Amino acid sequence: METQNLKKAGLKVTLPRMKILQILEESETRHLTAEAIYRELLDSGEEIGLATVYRVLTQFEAAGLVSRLHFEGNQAVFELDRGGHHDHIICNQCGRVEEFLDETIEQRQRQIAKEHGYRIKDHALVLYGDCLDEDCPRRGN
Amino acid sequence: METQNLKKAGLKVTLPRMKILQILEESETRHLTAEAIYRELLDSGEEIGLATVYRVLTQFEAAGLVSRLHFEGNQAVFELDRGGHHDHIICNQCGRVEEFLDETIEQRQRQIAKEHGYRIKDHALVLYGDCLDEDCPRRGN
DNA sequence: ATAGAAATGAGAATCTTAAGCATCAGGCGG
DNA sequence: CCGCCTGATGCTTAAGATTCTCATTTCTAT
Ligand SMILES: [Mn+2]
Ligand SMILES: [Mn+2]
Ligand SMILES: [Zn+2]
Ligand SMILES: [Zn+2]
Repeated sequence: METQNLKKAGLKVTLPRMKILQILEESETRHLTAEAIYRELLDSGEEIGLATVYRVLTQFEAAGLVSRLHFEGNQAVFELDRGGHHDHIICNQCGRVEEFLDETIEQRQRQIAKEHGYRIKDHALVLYGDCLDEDCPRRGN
Repeated sequence: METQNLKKAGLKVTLPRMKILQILEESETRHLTAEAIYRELLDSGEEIGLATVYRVLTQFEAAGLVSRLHFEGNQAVFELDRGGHHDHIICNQCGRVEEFLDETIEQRQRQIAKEHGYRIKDHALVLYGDCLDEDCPRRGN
């Protein structure tokens, strides 16, 4: 449960932290903005301030519990860190997010970094396109 | 010269536009924030407002003259569009930016998008690491 | 239960970028 | 080459996202 993850991360167990962690765990899309989390808290009747949401998310990030992603658009997106690294595909129309991991790409990245004289630490790869989901507003195109 | 590129892009030839285009063309790093461009203008004695810099850059982007990049950090980065697509490696320490294009990665991206049922339109790939340049503040590590 | 330390909430502050509006200046007809 | 007209600029103010400040509340360890 949330309590354990928080303690494990060396964070004091508080109601806001529990609720936020819970929302991240139970989210359908798994990729949420601070605002979206804040709204969910309000909807579920919790009186938690937006500043706290941002603060807690930043702490979670520092503790390695969540990752902060920068897709196009102005707001950062947060997702629970479930262990493995992955990259993202996003639908320009409906915002659907898919995750993938391609070992060929990962490998090429390391190679390229080496060739350019960099000790690679991290990377961000995001593919943008139109999905073909039936619920997508501009399906087919 | 700048005049031609502006006319070609259907933009009226004005002093701010010429200067900004010139700065982008002559920049050593080739990847500049709006602020950086603004400072260069000030340094060269031009009385051009920051709002104009942002406005012009947005127009340049719409005209396909420049690309707006979103690296980590809060400010957008602009670079002259010199034709070919490429991705970036950035040094976490000194901010040095290198460009690369890897056909294997490009291909895998298209393939992945297809497999996930997306019609890919664009992508952003940025590698972050420490460079081994002698001028890099944390060389070697 | 109590005290001390850490966390929260509300609002102000910051940072980046985008308006709004009065003034100015390229581009074209004369 | 001159003057108009429309679009461009500058300055100021606004907007959106995130962080900071500080008084108050809540954990956690006695
Ligand atoms: Mn993800
Ligand atoms: Mn570039
Ligand atoms: Zn879609
Ligand atoms: Zn470096």
